[in-house]
Amino acid sequence: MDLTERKLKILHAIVADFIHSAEPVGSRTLSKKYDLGISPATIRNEMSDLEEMGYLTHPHTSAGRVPSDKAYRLYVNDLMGRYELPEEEKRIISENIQTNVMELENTIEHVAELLSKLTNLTSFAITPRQDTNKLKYINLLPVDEQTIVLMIVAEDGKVINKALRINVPYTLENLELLAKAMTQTYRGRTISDVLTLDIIKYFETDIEAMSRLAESIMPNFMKTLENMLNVDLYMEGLTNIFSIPEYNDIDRARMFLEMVNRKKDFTDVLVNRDNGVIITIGNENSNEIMQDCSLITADYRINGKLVGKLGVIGPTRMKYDEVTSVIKYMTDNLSSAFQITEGDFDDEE
Amino acid sequence: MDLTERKLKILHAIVADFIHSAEPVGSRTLSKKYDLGISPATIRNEMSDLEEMGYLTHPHTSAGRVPSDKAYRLYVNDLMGRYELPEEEKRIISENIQTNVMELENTIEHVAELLSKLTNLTSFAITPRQDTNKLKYINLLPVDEQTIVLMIVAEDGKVINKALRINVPYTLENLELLAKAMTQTYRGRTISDVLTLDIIKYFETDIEAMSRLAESIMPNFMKTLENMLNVDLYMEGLTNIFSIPEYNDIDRARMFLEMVNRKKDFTDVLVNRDNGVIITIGNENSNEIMQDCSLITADYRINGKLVGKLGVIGPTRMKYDEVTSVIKYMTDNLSSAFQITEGDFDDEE
DNA sequence: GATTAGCACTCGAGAAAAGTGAGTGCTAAC
DNA sequence: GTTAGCACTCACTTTTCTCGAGTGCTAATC
Repeated sequence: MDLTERKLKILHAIVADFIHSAEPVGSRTLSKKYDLGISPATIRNEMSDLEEMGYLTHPHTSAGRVPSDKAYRLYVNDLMGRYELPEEEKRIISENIQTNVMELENTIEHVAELLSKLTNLTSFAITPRQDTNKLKYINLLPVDEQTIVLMIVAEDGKVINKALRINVPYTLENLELLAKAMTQTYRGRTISDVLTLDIIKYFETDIEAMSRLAESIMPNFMKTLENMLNVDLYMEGLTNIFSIPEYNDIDRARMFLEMVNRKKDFTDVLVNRDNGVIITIGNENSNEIMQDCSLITADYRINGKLVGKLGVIGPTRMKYDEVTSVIKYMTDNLSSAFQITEGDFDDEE
Repeated sequence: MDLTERKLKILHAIVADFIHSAEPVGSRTLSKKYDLGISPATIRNEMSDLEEMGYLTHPHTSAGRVPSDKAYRLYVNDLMGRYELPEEEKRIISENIQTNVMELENTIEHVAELLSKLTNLTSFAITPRQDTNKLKYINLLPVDEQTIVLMIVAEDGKVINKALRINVPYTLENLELLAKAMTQTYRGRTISDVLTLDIIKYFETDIEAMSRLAESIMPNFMKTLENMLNVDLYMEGLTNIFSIPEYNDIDRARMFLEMVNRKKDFTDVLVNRDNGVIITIGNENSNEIMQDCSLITADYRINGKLVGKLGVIGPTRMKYDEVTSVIKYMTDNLSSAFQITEGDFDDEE
């Protein structure tokens, strides 16, 4: 059977209507609301065909039709038009990004928050994997007799610091010496590279005090490096799920919240997505418990270098056109806001 | 009317039973389950008195009795016994704290997570206010032409860093000079103190490049200081709320989640609580939307210096004895794990 | 041959009715 | 003061009924 022009028109109308109303769409409603030029009976016949072809389903005999994931896919690929963001929203987004442009980390949080507000969905942002990020310097700062701060700076400007409790006495001199030695040894190496080294052996020195200090610090250094590899996840608008009719059921709401709160799993899913604007719909998600959700993500870059991903998660019935436009506008804006006038950095990723 | 020994006994039984079952307690159940030596009819009379006195309520005529907040307060103050934690739980807590003792920040997150697991409630941890924390040094690190890292270290070892985008060219030398100057100027002053200064004026120098660099950095410096004043909030076990019968209602669950997700408000409530083990029950909470929740918090200290608070939030029907014991055990353990052998730091609070 | 009007049929949702049972409050006896 | 007895209450559950949106089929129409 073929997807005739008319079938596409009907399907489009059904998807659009259902996205808007969350109610199964019947033939009469359709013929009244949309100017299709055919009677309900004809629509019924076409609907029956569309169902056979897998684009529609039927909650029960006497209910209207509901789009399947396959229909959403068709809608997203071929049917939905380009949605032009209202100027007002564009303004809000640009302003938000501009006023925060000086601090990368905070900007991302703000943008995620804004995204959830504009879409009424749960939004998130992640930082990229740090595997290939290289160490730039390592610093050890005294705080008190038993506490020092370990600080690691990576080439891309990422800084991590940890207050460490150490159980050996130290001198300022030793601390500086050790930091210098560490910087010398690790500068320019990637984090994952450093993690494969037998770090503890590495720092045996003749000076007893130094070697004990190193012994005390190295395990934490490694732990901190491991932490650095983890991507950060910001999530906003969790409770938006409650305003979606599909989730007006305690068990579904619970499942959803438990899913996104399993941060490790959820982050994995996000990290492994391709770059660009990616839409996965319902059963296209490999993760089983996500199969009645759709996920839209996009990456943003500074001078071609991936710095993060931004996205939303919600029911498969989602305003794909609007949401995609918002995300796209945001990531484009982010990318250009952080653009360096003269691009002279090496592409990576 | 007086709270006779018998009334107390009955009230105790009702509270204990209701905490366990979440069902209104009837006179017959009570006389069967607990060896009170009196008949249901007598219990009914006593219950009637207790209701008149404000310790019990009645969802409707033909339902059993439910403890009021006043009853919980009496229970917590006078009736509930000391709950001895099972050795197994003690072991888990100590081990968890011991293995993470080297990194303060992570430890707190772990502990909060453990707390939510052990109590099946929503748990949280906050860091203390930083008003009186003093600056120790300020560092400016180059990353690339348009990015530097601003790093602020406080006397207590708290470190904050921000990657900043600056729009003026800089030299390594200027950066170092500026950092030194800033350190010199601000070292030893409290954060709130520094924030009252007219910082931007402060750094006018003759050298054009320096003054432009300072101009570019100072607003961010102030913003970062402001951020430093904010207490950090970790929350765990949000979805535990779904396994509590009281919240088996989409609207109540929603209200709860929206409340704790309003991080700013929630943090304020926590910050303003007294130190020590504090239990507030239902309407004792000044915050209106918390009035059907109970909140238990405790602080923990290192050498007498407050470093944070730990707590749980849940329905007023809560195992006060168990939860209190767990929190107490955790904060005691935290405090002693971080104890310095020789206490030689000034008390601060 | 495609389209459409007509009509019987389906089935979930919501309202109304009936039944159930835990629990109360009162009274009178112990 | 305590308790047995009993009528009464009222949320909750189950059952029954009604309603209406929607379908699928058939026969008439364009």
